[in-house]
Amino acid sequence: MSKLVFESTIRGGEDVSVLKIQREMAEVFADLADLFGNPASLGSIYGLLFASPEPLSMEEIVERLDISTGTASQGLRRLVEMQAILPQKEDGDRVTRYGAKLELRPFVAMFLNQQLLPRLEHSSSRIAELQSRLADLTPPTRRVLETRLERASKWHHRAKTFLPLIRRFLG
Amino acid sequence: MSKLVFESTIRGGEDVSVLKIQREMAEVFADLADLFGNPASLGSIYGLLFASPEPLSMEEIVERLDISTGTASQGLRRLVEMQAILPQKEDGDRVTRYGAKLELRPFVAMFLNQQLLPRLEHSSSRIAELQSRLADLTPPTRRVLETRLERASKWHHRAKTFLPLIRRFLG
DNA sequence: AATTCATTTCATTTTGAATTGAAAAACATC
DNA sequence: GATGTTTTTCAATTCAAAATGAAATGAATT
Repeated sequence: MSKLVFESTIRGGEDVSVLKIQREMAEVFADLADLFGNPASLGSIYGLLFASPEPLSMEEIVERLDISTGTASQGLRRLVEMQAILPQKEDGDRVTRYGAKLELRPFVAMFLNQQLLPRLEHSSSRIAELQSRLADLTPPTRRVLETRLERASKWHHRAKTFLPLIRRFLG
Repeated sequence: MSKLVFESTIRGGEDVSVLKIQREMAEVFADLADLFGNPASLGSIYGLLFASPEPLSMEEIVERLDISTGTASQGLRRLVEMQAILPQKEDGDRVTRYGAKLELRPFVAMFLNQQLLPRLEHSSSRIAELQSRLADLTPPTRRVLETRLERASKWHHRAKTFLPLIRRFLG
């Protein structure tokens, strides 16, 4: 029995159960990434690093997740950009290793600032532009659309004032 | 000049500027739908109805948005399901006509209840399951993963307690 | 400066979600 | 119940986004 534990525990300096957990965390984060409109591979990589006590090299990531070097390279780049992971090159080290930052903030900020806000701004201004064109319309239609566009405009305003709140709460 | 206004105003009982505005509202809502992981066509349809004083038949929707009957049929079904639009069949009427409901709530509720919550629940429980497996691990690794999974678990908890707040604020 | 290994780039391929459209079904009308 | 019309269904297609992997680049080492 202790033999069994031993066998299932050590494998190339790594614990087999840890590898399983890491792969599952990769899946969990892949789902979450997808939920927020990001490629699942981004999530996988982050999840793996999140569940890895030591930082990992790209090669290790590639083999543990069974993804291509291209996907890994681009995914790592984006994660570094969004400050979700930290690249670290020890002095005598040939490779760069990546460690997960453990805060939510990068993700929340990324989602709010890069996805939500710009698109809300955009549709906001399109609606405003449409409102300025209502004057041309015949009265009965005009009145209906005035109230409706006004309503849509208020939604946007509310949503935008709500964003900082989310950031403060989750970030 | 009044001739110009007249010409650009009446066309088959409909105002040409209204059609343009409707098409643009369809685009605006298509973007928003996409943002929340829904097919853009859903948004288009809703946007058109939102900007239409009178309810529209499927046929009218198909031709104004230039989409297929299949897309229209399925999109209408989903919008009715999520209570974003209202089907109405007048007594002497051959076709069903659809009118937009003007509240945000259906969308917010749909997104929160059908997309966010279930997936948060799912990853939550996967993480909980992983936590129960940590006991097998060798101590140093175990301690690290304990704190990290605990952290991920707290994120989920926070996010879940946050949802009702969003609903109340936007819904 | 030549070699080796890590990383990036990017043209191609894969994948999967959304859309199409034709056929079937449902529905209304005579 | 036969006819004409609207709506649904679903196999096939389309298409954009993601993934691949081989070649180019870059960096360290001898």
